[in-house]
Amino acid sequence: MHEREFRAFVLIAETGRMDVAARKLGYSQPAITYQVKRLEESLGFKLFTRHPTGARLTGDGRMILPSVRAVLLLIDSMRDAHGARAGAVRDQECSA
Amino acid sequence: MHEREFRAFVLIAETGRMDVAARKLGYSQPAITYQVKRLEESLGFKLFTRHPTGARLTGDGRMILPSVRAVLLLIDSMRDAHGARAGAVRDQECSA
DNA sequence: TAAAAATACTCCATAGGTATTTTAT
DNA sequence: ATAAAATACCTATGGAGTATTTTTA
Repeated sequence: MHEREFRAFVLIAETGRMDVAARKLGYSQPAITYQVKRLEESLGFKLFTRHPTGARLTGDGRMILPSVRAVLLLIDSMRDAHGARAGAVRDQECSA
Repeated sequence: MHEREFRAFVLIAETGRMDVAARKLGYSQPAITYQVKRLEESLGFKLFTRHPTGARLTGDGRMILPSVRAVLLLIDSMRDAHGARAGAVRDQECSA
C-alpha cells in the first residue's frame, strides 16, 4: 500500500483512463496497470472495470475514493509538518 | 511512503524501541532501522533521536504521529469497505 | 477495427536477512 | 561493558520500461 498507488488510483478515477493518468504521472501505461493491480491485491477487491473506452470505478472503488483522497491530504500535511510548530526549537527530541 | 513504514513508526513511537517494534512486526532490527530511514527521507526530516536506551520521537515526529495514526485507520477502513454498501450488488461498476 | 488495457520479458532499485560494528551510558 | 541502533554485505522481490497481445464497444 503505497503513496504512488493512491495517487495513480485518484487520477485514474478522475480521468477515467489509465493511459492518461500514466502520462500525467510520468509512468508508462503498463506501470500504471501494475500499480492498480497491486493496490487491488492489497485491498482484496477490484477498483475499476476495464473497457476499451477506459477504466470505470467499481462500487468498492467509489467507496474508498474519499478515504484515499484524505490519506493523500494527510501525507501532504505531514511533509509540511517540519518546522510548523509556533516558535518551538527545531529537531529536538520531546518529552512524550 | 508505505503502509509498513507507518506501522513501524507508530510502534516505535509507542514502545520507544526499534528492536522491540521489529520483533512485534516480524522484521529484523536492521530492516526497521532502514524503514525509519526511508520514511525520514520521504518526509524530509528526522522522526527519532537514537540512544542506547532506545528511540525517542523528535518534535516533528510527535507532530505527525496523529496524522500517521489517522492514515492507518483510513487504510483499515478501506480494507473493510468491500461489500459494506447496504444491500448493493457487489463488484459492479457504478455510474460516477 | 481501433481504442485502451493486459501480458511477457528484461533490467535496475528496493527491501529483506545475517553478521558485525558503532555508539552512548 | 552492555544494550541498542547503524552499517556492510548478499539475496530476493518489486517495480520500471519496451514490445506485443488481448479485449470489447
